[in-house]
Amino acid sequence: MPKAKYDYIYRDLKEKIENEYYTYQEMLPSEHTLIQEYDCSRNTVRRAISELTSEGYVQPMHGKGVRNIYQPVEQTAFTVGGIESFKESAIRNRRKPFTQILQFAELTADEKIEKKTGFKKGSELYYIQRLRSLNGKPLILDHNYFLRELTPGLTPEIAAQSVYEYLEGTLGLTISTSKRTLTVERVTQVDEKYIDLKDYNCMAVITSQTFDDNGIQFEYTQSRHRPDYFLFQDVATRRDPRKTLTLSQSALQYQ
Amino acid sequence: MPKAKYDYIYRDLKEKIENEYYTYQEMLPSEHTLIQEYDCSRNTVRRAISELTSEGYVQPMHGKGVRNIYQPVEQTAFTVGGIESFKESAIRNRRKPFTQILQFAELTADEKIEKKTGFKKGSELYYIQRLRSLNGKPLILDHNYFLRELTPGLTPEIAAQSVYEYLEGTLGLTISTSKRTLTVERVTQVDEKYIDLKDYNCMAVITSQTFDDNGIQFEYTQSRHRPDYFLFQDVATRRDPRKTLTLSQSALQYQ
DNA sequence: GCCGATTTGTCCGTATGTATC
DNA sequence: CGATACATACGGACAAATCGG
Repeated sequence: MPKAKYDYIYRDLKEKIENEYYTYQEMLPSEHTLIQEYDCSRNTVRRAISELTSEGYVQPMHGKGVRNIYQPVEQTAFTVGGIESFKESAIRNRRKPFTQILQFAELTADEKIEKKTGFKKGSELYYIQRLRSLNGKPLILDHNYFLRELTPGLTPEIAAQSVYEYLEGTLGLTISTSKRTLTVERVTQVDEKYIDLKDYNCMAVITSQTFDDNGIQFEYTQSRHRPDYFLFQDVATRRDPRKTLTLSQSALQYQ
Repeated sequence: MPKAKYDYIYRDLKEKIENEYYTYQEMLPSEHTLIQEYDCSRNTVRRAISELTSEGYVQPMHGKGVRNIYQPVEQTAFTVGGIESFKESAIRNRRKPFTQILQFAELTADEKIEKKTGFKKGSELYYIQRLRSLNGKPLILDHNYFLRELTPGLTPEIAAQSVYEYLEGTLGLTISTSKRTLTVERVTQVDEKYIDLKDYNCMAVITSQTFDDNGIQFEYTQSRHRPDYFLFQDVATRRDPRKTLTLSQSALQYQ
């Protein structure tokens, strides 16, 4: 159970929205009402609502109320969410996960790897290559690099189950932030060898750097997805660019 | 200039981070110090930092401080940011934008359009098809649907410049939240006609629903990008799934 | 190992402003 | 105009993690 009050309220409201206790376009109870329901301060309610807003669940309207704008997506493809292990994603997408280890090695980062992964030259790393299947169909090819200093004791057996369970559960590592970039790349021979690509000649590729709660990067991963089973979701909020700072920023814009 | 204090602090710190006034892995000044620098309350500083955190700029560490974890991405591709007009993106990516109108029409949503765009059947819409070029090279094919009720007076001339400038500037519309999904799709004949795709047989496709500050959807857009010039960035933070609520949620998981 | 200083995390109460109705 | 609702900002209290002496 979440120990933070705002986190409890956040999860409770989110669950009510997802399960259509509040319907699309319906107003949530006012802050004042929520304060009484959850017996807490205004700030605490507002914090929960603020997180729901940043995830695109609700839209607060000045002077009016907070509107539910959550619409479930149709689950035909494999959706990518927050920082999730493959196993967690599979469960969320209601599919049966299976992992096949293709490679498991220990290596030391050279300059080429530093440039690619962000790990300093000389870092001791694990390199793992895995084929991920959902409901028996091979869909994703993962190339992982883990910093051995922060993830000691990794084995192929753990890699076949869940690395994140091991890191969080056994090692007590706290996973915090992941920066991801998404591109479309040509298929490689390895892709073609393991994944049935029909006539597609490209893959959806997510590369991610993941940090622990000390801001230290412990993972670099390239995840290559079969394009027709891939769906990535995102919510953006507008920051009016007309309100930029009048500092040195604009000077650097076109350096 | 931003009138909100927290917004000023947020933009100021962000600018200092981007311009490497604070270097990668360096600690930001403590909250206490920032309070004095900006002459404000602790909550105000914390709000600014919280937004930088959610954008992957910094990593707060309990009891230690706040670490800068921002690394600039190499700008070989066209990066997609928050809610931006094409023109804004082009400027941010230091490229010269050009727009060619392929179609401009008014239409009424039928069931097929409702299912696709989320606009109710019977809604009066503008439909615009545009080819977007950067530095003279055609790279993106946009299909826009705008709700006429909220975006009256759109013309091909406006569409050739910046629709967002018109909506925000002339109409006073406030653009709030955009839900986007990213997929990889096969090329269409229209794609091939206008965009030089080499031998790629797919496109990176962003579909987005955009809402105003009343939570009303006024835009649906499908943006088809040439894959080799496409790069999408994202930051995710971990919410430990082990801390889920013990409510009806789990019961619904596998309904 | 302990203790105090520092720093971030959570929570509260209040005041004021602004938009809506 | 007043009542309601969200937005911003302040100040204070206590907890939890970290660090240095």
